Amino acid sequence: MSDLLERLRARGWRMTSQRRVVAEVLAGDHVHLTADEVHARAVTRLPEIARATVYNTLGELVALGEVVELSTDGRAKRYDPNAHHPHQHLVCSDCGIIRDVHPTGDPLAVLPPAERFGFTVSAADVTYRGLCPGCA
Amino acid sequence: MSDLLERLRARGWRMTSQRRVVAEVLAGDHVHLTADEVHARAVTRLPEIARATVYNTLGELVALGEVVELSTDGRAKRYDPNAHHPHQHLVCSDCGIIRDVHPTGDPLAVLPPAERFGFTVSAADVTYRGLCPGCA
DNA sequence: TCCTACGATGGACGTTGTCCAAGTCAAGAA
DNA sequence: TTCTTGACTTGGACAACGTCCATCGTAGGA
Repeated sequence: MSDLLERLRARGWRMTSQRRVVAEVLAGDHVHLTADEVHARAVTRLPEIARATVYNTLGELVALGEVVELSTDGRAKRYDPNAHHPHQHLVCSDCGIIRDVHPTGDPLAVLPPAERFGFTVSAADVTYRGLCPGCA
Repeated sequence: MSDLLERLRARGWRMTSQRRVVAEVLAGDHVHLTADEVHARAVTRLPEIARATVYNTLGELVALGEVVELSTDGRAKRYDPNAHHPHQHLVCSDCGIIRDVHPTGDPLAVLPPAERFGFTVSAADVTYRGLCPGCA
């Protein structure tokens, strides 16, 4: 994750302890935390960090393309640091756990021109739903 | 949409003027209203209808499988009455307009067993994103 | 027509997210 | 090293969306 910090510094980001802690909290695979979860974990490392700072930093990371924002359940948005490897998501309908998955083929290829209504289609977000081994 | 009312009556629903108005407001294709939009339209026909009633009724329609709940933008949930014809959604990244679309093939077929992590996968929700003719 | 259980009401409350004025500090300049 | 400055952080108010609950009203069967 330190390569993330270096990319950010290279883009002219002022490096603060708050931003460093948010980036550290987001490290890892299959990480899909809500903003409040990020804040809760950040507070254990930096007790004074404000909720607004976490929201600001997450928003900036999304704008820079370093983190992907998900809304799989209509509740709080979740933040996925695995932004440099295209993938989709598999969600347990019961417990809500999320896994990154990699379908085969191009998801846009199955949408015929007649079904595009003149749109310039550029991306497809897929949420697979089912029951995880623990809930089945 | 009156067939919807009859299906509901057949399931033992008590038919009230409020529920009838909510069902009427949801009639049509490519309809994807938020709960507050449904309430706003319902109020023009039945001025006393309460917001909580609209939320309750929409929740019941979703539980009965008569309406599909969408959260394409992390803001308010939207309600799609076209629940008996499987489809996906195409969203304009700029103005947010939503169209129902029908991709070819089975969306679950492209997720290999090795990418299922032991889940029992039962559905795939696809959101295609792009620019509509008006915004392009 | 009368009963009564189911549904509607509306206002309080909770969660998630945004905004802003004031204070703080990272990092380049001297 | 110290200074300077503008970007960053803070915390609290506010807004949007949704839920809950005690009370009242009424649909539909007896």
